[in-house]
Amino acid sequence: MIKVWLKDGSMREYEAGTTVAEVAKSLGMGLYKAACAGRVNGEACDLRTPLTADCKLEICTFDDPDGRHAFWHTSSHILAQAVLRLFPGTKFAIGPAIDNGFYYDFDPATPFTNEDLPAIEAEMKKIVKEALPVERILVDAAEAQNLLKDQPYKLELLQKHADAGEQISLYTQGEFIDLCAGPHLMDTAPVKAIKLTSATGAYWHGDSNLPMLSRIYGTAYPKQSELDAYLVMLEEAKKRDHRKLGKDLHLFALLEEGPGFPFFLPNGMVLKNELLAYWREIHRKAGYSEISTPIMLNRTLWERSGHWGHYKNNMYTTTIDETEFAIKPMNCPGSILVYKTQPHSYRDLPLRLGELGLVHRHELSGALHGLMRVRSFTQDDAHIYMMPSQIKEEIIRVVKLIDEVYSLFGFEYKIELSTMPEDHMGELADWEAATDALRGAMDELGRSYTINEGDGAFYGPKLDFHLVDAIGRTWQCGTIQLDFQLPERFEMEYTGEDGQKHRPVMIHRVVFGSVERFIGILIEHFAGAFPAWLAPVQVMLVPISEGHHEYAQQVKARLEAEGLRVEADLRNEKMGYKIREAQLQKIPYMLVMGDKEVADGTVAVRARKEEKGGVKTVDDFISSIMEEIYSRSL
RNA sequence: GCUGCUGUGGCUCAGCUGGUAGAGCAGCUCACUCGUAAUGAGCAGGUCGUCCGUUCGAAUCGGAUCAGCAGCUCCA
Repeated sequence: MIKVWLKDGSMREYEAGTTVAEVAKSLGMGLYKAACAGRVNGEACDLRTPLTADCKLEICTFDDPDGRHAFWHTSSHILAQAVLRLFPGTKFAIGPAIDNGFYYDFDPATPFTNEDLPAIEAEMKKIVKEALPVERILVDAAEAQNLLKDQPYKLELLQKHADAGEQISLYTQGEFIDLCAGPHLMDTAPVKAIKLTSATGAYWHGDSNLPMLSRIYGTAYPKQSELDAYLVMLEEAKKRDHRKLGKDLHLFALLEEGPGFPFFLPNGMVLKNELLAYWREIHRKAGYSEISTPIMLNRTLWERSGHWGHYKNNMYTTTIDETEFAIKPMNCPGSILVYKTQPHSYRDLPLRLGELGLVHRHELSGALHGLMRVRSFTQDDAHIYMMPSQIKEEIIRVVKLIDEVYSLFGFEYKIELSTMPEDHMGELADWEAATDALRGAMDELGRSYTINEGDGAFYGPKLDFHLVDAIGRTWQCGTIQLDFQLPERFEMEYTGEDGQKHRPVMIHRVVFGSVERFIGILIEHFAGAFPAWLAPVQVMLVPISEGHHEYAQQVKARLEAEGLRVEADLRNEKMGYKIREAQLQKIPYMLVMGDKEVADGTVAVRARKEEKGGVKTVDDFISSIMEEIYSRSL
């Protein structure tokens, strides 16, 4: 007998070899039916896994991430089975569960399109109705190769395990068999509500040199109502899409004449300038100086920096008077040239040079996405030059600065540490020291982070800060990159306390990342209803009829004298109409004025936040909104 | 760049199997002078992304190209 401790802290005894599913059954049919996977001593496992020793066991249902994972994994097998039934001879590759559902990659005779999805979905529903038992079989490599002999992609995946002499885990349901480590549901019945969302292309092994497969994405839930709720949530999120709001609110435009080169409209420019003013304020306080360097520099410089060798296919180049030039894809070389305009003492360090630099990168056309992924953008860049002994403290200061900015907007974010890529410059020892410094700073701050092996810049490892957009995609914004290479390449120096020349270390860092991308994220985060300090128009005046226009003009002048962004709607329209329009433009404050207000010298405040509304004197309104703007409250 | 899809007035969209374009909103004009999400009437606005082809005739069919969308790859 073995002892099994359950989630609620209770302990039960079972015979050794009892499976997770059997334990679930002993705890009640309800739990057995809802069970999707198990977790033994914190490790996810299949429902079929036998328990062989004393352990802690959790039964994972759809509400648990591991259970949901198994549920979607089985869903992906149902998808593959349905495709094989409808399109016999289709080769299939891999089909994992992902954050919000699952996908499966196929190699069909003709690529799937969205028109194929309803039929496949209907076939999946049949398979669910058939309630096929899902079974796991363990065989040796030769037998697995025989079972999957018509599936070249599977054979390729299998080879690694075959070479290692491992047993091969296969799952079957009805006539369908797949190479798979699991975990899976006990049968296909629980996958009640299915929605296939899209059919797209995807490279085999994610490698653009390999053939493109046909990928079908989908999601599934135990209940139709849960699926419906998810789809409604997606629809709601779409309304926040910054591309739509950018158009509706006249913030920016992307035109055919400049693919990937955003135009900022007057409203968007107000937003951008407010952000930049805030950025300058906090950077001044944090001890940064601001510089500005040319947008185009000669080839010799880019060769020296290494960009010509490592980044050339992303750079816009041109020849002037027989000299080759490149438009800057990064600001660092310019900043280094500024550093080198005069000799430096250790007393100058750390030297923090900030630059709101416009960079251009020739991204692949298919990668462009609204303001999130563009070909020209403003980096809120800064380069910090310091002694090696100052590294950790500087990194900590930057992390704190980034946290301060993101907190101001109420963002949640994730941190990733990226290590040395294959295409890199410099010595292994330097890379290790730099990576250790980043890790050490994170540990000292007690921040959690994930590691991205081989994803660093070619000149150094980095910490990336990721923000989430309206539909759950994450975008890299802030980054802190440590660099021992460029100071070497540019032979940078400072004079130490000992009177000797020493080489500084540099940090590249951005907080917003790309000002454009950050604005895109802000638009979605606030659904276009910006806090008053950022709102392109802060106050809309709504006189009820023509007789109140003169008063409106007077109020407007008083608000403008305070520096507020005010507009008066003097059109010959009804009040309700003007209110509707101001509402759609998400203007934080409307001041309605009719006979009563004119007589009393007041305004009727209609605020986005109800508690800020009511009839007020103009002075009271001014002091309240000024306080809100000054504190940059949300 | 790759796979699939889309491209009609400023915006949102209609236009079936080919017979030389339609609506609502926005805009302009006029009337109404109005108390918290659309007052009414009238006017104006498009060579249907671009180029080539098929046809007596193309927004509708074919090809190329540009741009966009979803995804892959890449990245701030």
